[in-house]
Amino acid sequence: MTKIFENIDAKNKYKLLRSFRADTYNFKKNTSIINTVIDPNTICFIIKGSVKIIRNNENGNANIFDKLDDNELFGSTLYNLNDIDYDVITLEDTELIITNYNDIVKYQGKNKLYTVFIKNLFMIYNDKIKSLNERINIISKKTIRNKLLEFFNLHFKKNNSRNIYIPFSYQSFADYLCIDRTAMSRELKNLKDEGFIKITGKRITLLYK
Amino acid sequence: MTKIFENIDAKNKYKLLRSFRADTYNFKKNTSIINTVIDPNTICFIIKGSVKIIRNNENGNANIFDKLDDNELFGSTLYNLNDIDYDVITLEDTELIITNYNDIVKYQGKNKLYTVFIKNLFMIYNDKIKSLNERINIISKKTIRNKLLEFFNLHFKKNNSRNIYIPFSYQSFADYLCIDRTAMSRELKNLKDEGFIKITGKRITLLYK
DNA sequence: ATTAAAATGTTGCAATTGCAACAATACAAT
DNA sequence: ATTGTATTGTTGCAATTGCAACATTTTAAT
Repeated sequence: MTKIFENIDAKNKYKLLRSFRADTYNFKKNTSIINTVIDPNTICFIIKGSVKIIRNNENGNANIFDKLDDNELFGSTLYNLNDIDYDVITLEDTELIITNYNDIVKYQGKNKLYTVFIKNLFMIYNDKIKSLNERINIISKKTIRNKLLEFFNLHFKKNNSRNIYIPFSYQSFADYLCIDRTAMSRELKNLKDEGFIKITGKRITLLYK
Repeated sequence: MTKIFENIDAKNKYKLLRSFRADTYNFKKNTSIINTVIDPNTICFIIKGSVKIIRNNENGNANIFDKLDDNELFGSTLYNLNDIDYDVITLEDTELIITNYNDIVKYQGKNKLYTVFIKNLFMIYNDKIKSLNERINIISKKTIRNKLLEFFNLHFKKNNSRNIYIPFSYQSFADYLCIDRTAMSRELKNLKDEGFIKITGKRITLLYK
């Protein structure tokens, strides 16, 4: 995945960010910052620390949707934060630089540095669109088994590995696939009993093909 | 929805496109152009004419996924064209200008015109991400009824209208919702019989709330 | 080490769904 | 107007699923 400051050194990073009329914010650990970042034109760069994007699913459970570290960026649109049941919480003391599209695009000191930055930003958008399309391809399958197999196949194609580590919890995984956790659990057991996969905690090993 | 040449007049449009080291292509009506546009870095601007993006669903039916007119743009990533069962077909004699990210981003004549163009491009990406998130929100609902109601509610919020015109066919609509067409038909009938909606051909009228 | 809390696993059951097979209707071409 | 084709509607049925209720295991806290 492209990082926003890829090929940009620290000195230039701050030079760029300063020029965008951006503001610096500091938050303590475990603070909800959704209200600061919800504006649809906002883009937030994580300078120090990390945040998690969580979502309350229909059962009312707060599930981790994503975890973002320093040098990563997020925005309302990228993570659908306008949706009522999302929240953004700092995982540690965190420093953000917050700006918006207009200020980034209007930046006048056009140079190599800026070009690299804009290119990285496009690539991040591209990656996001790709991953959303990917998820749609998975959840568009009609049965739980086919959703799982589509997920496995995609993982295999991308990582060339038969070992899949479930990030976060099985509940979050089920939410990603838009299915009931216990029904997924049942189907994983079926796949295991039929010899297609092996399950060791949060590692699933593909035994087929 | 943002158009790529919004706030850019025709003269400047061509000036911009020429400067991106872009090539012009002409296609006859009803030509498959997927092979010309499939490269993931490609961006295609429709100068004249129109194209449809189609997708062969699991039943083997080719469904219209989207229809794009002149002054619109598309690209492999934006429409997931790498996926094996997509195709792009011209609906009339069509002229395209095809370029790629690198050439757009590296463009050196930085000026107001270019700024507007880049801003429009970002907005289109933003719109795309929004609409993908929207679709995921809809298809993540667990029952056909809830998918339909979520779609209706979103439509109502966005258009402030109780009349919904189904674009393309009911089959395409079912594909968008990732459900079986006949099961959807049954559920629409239920909603009708229970007095929630009225159906007149491809117009659905919301009677609730 | 003990206890509490959170996460994961299991299972019966009713509701929902996909699928197949077919009927009815709308649309297009001559 | 007639014929053929594509789209939409209907329905029975078996398979799948969500849900609830509960058991077991893992993790975290003291």
